[in-house]
Amino acid sequence: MRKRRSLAMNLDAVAQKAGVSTSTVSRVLNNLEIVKTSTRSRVLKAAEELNYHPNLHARSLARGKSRILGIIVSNMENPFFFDIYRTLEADAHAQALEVVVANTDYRSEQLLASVQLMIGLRVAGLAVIVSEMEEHLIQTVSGSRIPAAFYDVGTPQKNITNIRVDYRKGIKKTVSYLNALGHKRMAFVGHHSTLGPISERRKTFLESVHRCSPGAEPRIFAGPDGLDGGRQAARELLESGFRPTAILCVNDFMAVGVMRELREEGLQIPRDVSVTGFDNIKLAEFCSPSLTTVHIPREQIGHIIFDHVLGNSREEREVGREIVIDPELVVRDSTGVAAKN
Amino acid sequence: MRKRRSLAMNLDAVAQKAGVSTSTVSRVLNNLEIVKTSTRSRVLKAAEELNYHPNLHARSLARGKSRILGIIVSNMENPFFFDIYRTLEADAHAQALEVVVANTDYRSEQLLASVQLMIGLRVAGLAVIVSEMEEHLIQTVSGSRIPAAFYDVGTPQKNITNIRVDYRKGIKKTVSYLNALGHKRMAFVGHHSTLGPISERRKTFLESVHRCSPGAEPRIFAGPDGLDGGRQAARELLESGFRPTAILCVNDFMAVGVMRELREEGLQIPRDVSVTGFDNIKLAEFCSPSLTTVHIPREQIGHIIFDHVLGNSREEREVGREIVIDPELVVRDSTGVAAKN
DNA sequence: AATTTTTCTGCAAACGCTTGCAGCGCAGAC
DNA sequence: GTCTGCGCTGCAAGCGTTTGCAGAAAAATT
Repeated sequence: MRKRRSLAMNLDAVAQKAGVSTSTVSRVLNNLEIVKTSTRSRVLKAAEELNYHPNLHARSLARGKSRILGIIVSNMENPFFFDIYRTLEADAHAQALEVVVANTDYRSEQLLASVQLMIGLRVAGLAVIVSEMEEHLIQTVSGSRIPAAFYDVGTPQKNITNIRVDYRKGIKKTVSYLNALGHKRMAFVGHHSTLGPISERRKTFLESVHRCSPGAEPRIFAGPDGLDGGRQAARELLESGFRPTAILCVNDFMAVGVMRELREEGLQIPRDVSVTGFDNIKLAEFCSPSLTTVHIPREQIGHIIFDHVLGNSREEREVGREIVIDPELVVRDSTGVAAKN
Repeated sequence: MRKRRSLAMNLDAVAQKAGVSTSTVSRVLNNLEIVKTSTRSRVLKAAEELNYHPNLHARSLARGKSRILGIIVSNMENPFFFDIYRTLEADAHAQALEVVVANTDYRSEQLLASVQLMIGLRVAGLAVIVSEMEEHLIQTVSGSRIPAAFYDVGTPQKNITNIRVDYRKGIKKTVSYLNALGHKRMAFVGHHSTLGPISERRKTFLESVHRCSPGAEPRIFAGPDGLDGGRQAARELLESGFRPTAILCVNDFMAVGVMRELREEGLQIPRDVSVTGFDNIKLAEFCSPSLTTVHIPREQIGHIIFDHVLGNSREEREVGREIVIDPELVVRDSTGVAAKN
C-alpha cells in the first residue's frame, strides 16, 4: 500500500479544518443551497485560508463528464480561425464552460492527436474547424458520442452537425465581378492544394473562369497559409512570367502577402493588377489598398456551432444537420478595371 | 449505491475483451515494455476494436499530475502573443505535453478565472503572458507550487521566473532615432493605460521626449488593443487638432490601425508623419509602408519560458530568476525626416 | 410531550486509471 | 525432483471528487 500523502490541498484538508465532512465541503463549493449558512461560511473560510483549488480532473471523473468545449482549428494565426474561436469562447464562457483549443497547423497527425486529446478529455462538445479531415477521424468522433460540429469538412452523422459555406457561390461571384471589369488573365493563389475545401475553391475558380471567358488560361499558384506563403506564391507567379490582370486568393491572409510582393515588384494595385481575398477578416479593411473579398460571417458561424453543440434549448441542439451559408462579395479598393495591354 | 454503468468505454471493457486484467491493459497503453508481445497485441486489438480512448482525467488523477502546459495570454488576436504561444506549443509538443491556452482579453476577472482553471487542472507548468496582473494572483500561483513564468509582470518568487523586456531602452532608442530625424512634435498611442507594462512604455516615452527635446509637448492617446483601437486612437488624435510629425505606438498591431486612419485622412507616411510600432510582428513587414519598430524576440522568449518552466535539464529549470531582454530598433519605411512646417 | 416533518450532514460507493507488491508458471541449476 | 530466478500478470489500494441514501438535529405539528 502506497501512502503517497499528497502535498496538494484536497477536500479532506478543508473538511478537517472546517470540522465537517468532505461531502459538505463539496456541496458548499458547488453552491448547493442545501447547506446551512453558518456551516457554509465556515467551509468557505477554511478553503480560502488553505488556498484550496478543487482538482478539476477528480471532478470531471466523478461527474462523468467535463464542462469543457473542445475547439480544433487549422491555424490560429489566420484571423479567420481566430474569429470563430473567439465567438465560441465567448458563448462557452457565458454558460460557465471552459474551452480547450488545439491547433493542427494543417498537419493531419496533429489533427489526430487533437481529436484524441478532446475525446480523452471527455469534452462536453467539440467544434472542428479545419480544412484537413479524414473519413476515419469523422467516424472516431461520431463513435465517441460527443456532440460535435464540423466546419467545411465531412458529412452529417448521428451526433455531428455540419456547417459549410457555399464556396462555389463565393468564387463565382468574384470571378464574374472581375469578368465584368474586363479581366481575362487570372491567377488563383491557394495553399495546401490537396485539402478538400481548398481544392474545391480552386476547382470552382477554374470552372468559373472557363464559363465566363472560355478563351482564358487561368493559372494556379500556392504556398503555405499565411503572409509569407502569400508572398512566396506571388513571387513564383511573377517569376513564372505570367502577368495576370487579376489574382484571386484563397483567403485574405494570404492576399495580404500577395499584395506585399506585388507592391515590392513595383506593381500598382489595382491599376496594374487586381487582387481579391476570401473571408473578410478585419485586416482586409486595414491593408493598403483595402481588399475586395468575400464575406464569411464568422461570428454567425461560431454561434451556430455553439448552439448546435451545446445550446441549451432542445431545438438548438439539433445535432446531425447540415447548414449551408451564403457568402457575399465585398468590393473595396484592391480591384478595378483590367489593365489594357 | 449508484450503479451508473457508464456508456463510455473504459479499461475494464478492454481488459475483458482481451481476457486480461486492467493493470495489463494499462501497462500496454503506457508502453511499459514488461508485457509479453502476444498479450500486448491482443490488448491493442481489443482497444482498437472498442474504439477505446483513455480518460485523461482519470489518468491525471491517478498519476497525481497532468502532462499539460498552461498558457495564459492577454490577447491571442495580437500576433505578439500568438507568436510566443506558438513557440511554447511547439516546445511542449516536442516533449509530449499537451497545451491549454486561456485568453484574458485584458480583463482581470478573466485572468483570475484562467489562473483558477490552470491550478484546477494541476498543470505541470504555467506561462503567464499578460499585461494585467495583481499581486494577490502572483501569490496564488506561487502558493500552488506550480513552476511558472511570468512575462512582463510580477517579481521573481519561489517557483516563479520572470522574463521582461527592457522597454525603457526600446522606447529610448526609438525616441532618439526620431529626434535625430528632426521630430519634435510626437504623440504616443497606447492602450489600457492603467496596465503596468504599458504605462511604463508611456512614461518612458514622456521622459525620453523631455530629455531629447525639452521644448516639445508630447501627447498621449489610447484605444483598445487591436486594429480598430489603433484607428480609433488616431482618429481622436487628428480630431484633437494636434499634428505630430511622429507617432509612437505601443505595439505594431495598433500601429497598423493608426496608419490606416492617417492614410484615410490623406496623410502620407512618412512624408507627413512618421509612425513606429513595437514588437516587430510579421505584419510589420507586410503593411504599407512597412513599419519601423522595435524587435522583441518572441521565439527566444518562448523558449526561455519553456525551459525554465518545464525544461528537462536541471539548470534550465532554474525557476525563480529574473531575465531581462534587450530590444533592438528595426528601421523600415514608415519613418523619415520630420516634415518642415 | 410525543410525533411528524423538514433541514441539514455524513457515510460510503463510484468515477477510470496507475502502480507497488505478491504470485504464478516455467526454465535452468543443482 | 526440489530449488532459484525470472518474466509476466493480477490484486487491490489509492488519486480527489460527487452524490444517493440514511440518519441526526431542528423545527413544526398535534
